[in-house]
Amino acid sequence: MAAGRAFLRAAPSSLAAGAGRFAFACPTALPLTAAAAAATGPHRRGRGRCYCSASDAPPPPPYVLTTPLYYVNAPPHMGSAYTTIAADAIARFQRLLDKRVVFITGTDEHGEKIATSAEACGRNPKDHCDTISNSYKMLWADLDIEYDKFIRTTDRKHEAVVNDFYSRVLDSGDIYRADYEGLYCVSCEEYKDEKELGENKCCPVHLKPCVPRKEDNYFFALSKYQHQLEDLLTKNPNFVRPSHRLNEVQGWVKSGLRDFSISRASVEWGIPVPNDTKQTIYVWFDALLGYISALLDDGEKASLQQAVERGWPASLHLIGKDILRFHAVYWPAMLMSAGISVPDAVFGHGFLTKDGMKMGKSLGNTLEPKDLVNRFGVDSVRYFFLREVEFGNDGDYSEERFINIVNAHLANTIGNLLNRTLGLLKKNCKSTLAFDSIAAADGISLKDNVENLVDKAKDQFENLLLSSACETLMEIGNLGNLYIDEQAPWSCFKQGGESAEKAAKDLVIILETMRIIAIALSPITPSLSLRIYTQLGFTEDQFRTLRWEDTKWGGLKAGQVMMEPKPVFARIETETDEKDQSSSKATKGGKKKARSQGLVEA
RNA sequence: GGCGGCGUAGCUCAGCUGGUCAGAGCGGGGAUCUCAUAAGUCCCAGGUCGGAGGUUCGAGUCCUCCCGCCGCCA
Repeated sequence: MAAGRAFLRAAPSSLAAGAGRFAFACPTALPLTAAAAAATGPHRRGRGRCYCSASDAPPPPPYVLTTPLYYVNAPPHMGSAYTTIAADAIARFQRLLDKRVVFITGTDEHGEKIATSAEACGRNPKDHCDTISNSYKMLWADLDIEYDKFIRTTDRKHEAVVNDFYSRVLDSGDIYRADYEGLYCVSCEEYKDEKELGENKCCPVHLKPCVPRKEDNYFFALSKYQHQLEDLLTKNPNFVRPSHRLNEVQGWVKSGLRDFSISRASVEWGIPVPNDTKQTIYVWFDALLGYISALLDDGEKASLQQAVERGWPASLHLIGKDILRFHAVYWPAMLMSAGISVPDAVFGHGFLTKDGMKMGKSLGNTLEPKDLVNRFGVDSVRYFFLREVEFGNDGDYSEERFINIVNAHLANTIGNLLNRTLGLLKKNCKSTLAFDSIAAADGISLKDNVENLVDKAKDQFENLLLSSACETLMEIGNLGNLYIDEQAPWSCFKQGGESAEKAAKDLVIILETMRIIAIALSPITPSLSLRIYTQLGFTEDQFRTLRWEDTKWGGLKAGQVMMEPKPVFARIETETDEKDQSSSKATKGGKKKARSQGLVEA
């Protein structure tokens, strides 16, 4: 039996997004309002709906979205950051649709490897886990991740759920004990097939020799679920996404399934197997259950049944492609055995490379998400990866491309459009809107075009086409720039009279367009969207209660006073840019040589 | 070795069931407005759509073979 903890943790080099044992994420606070980040979790929402029970109709099922529970053998890397950013964007979009969202992330903290590294640091495992787990939470805060639940596999409630689950599967007759002997990779924490090993029986992942090990373990009878799994995949082809990964999964199932080991006799740092405290439960029957135990509220009775009633099944498990097998094969079979609904879908995204190379510590070319945020700002990081990496495929990061894209889209198209318009409004209208946006846009085709594009973006968001959604929203920005150029309000104001009145209307039209972009883009760039909204004269509270339906044309009313025009997104400058500027006339880009600039505050 | 998939402008890629499909974004070159974050707008890429055959009135778009990548499995 191979596959085990190692998988979740493996994900060696390249930014295996989501790698690690499973990777899960942590909480965060909206950078926007640090204060809000409460102990419970980052997601702070504006006032809003109340799903009180009392009344008639039962509340609609929540939209439960998960990232993997990240393995705490190492601090978060770009891969886990990518998974979590994408999940956050999806969660934010669903909230805009007024869905009750439960965005789950967390950390997977058991296993031999954790105990060993803790010992190496002279600390007990729990302290070690606390530190690493917290580093995830810190990063999520930096990345504007607003999760609802952060589950740690060392949480008491989680252990209770794991025990209940184990008992159910045992009652189903799907757990048996057997001897297992084979070559074991300590780093992966799993047995390996000799066939997959390299020279000197080295593990292909860690390149370290595997050692012979024999122990009796408990096994899960995965093989019994072959037909049910085939059925699931056939009847619900959307269970695995993107679609090309479905073929892979179907192949795995059709080629036959082997039972897998769910316990370890030699590992102490873990949840004891019920009725056999000499063994601990191995990752699959531990960490995967975090998706369910996370649903429990703090302080409430911790049981599997209770947790399931809190909103299971999950609507979407977002993971890196490296752990697809465990989520699309093992996990549903386990749930079937326990008599629990399977999730609606599993989405396996691709890996990230840097300058075309796999990333890895050994190569010394890792991308540190925290560094990126410090240098370029959170909106840039979120936007770049969600826009430039077709969701589901592998993607590449290069600093030059990052700067080009972010500058062209967020600074030149979006930021500058707002800034130039507010500048004109200030100079000619005392920063005050003279018309309602609906009246101003009467008979203007731009309004219809914007509405159509917003609908298109919504559709793309719903289908997890995040990159396409970004592209569509940028089209709106392009239309705005084109419109203002064609109307040339700066000239009309100089003419005065009716021309000036028309110009005043045009500014309202552009600003309303900006308002709509801000809302629709908020799942991707929440901080930037807030800055835009604030400049349009709204409060943060107003921003927080926005729904997708607020993208409907007409939000800006006559009399609304705009803030002082100030760039909402600073271009990322490079050394070359500066030389160009100081010398003769500058060209558009110039070769960049990295170097960032301070962020713009709201 | 078996089974996906891929190979389209410098880069990243769209192109569903064959006939404006030769495109977009970024970069690059040129022009232009001047309100703006030296931003905006407009024009420009003559790319044999990996190669060779074939089907068809007509093929990036279907078939065969070859070359080169990548994934899963063995």
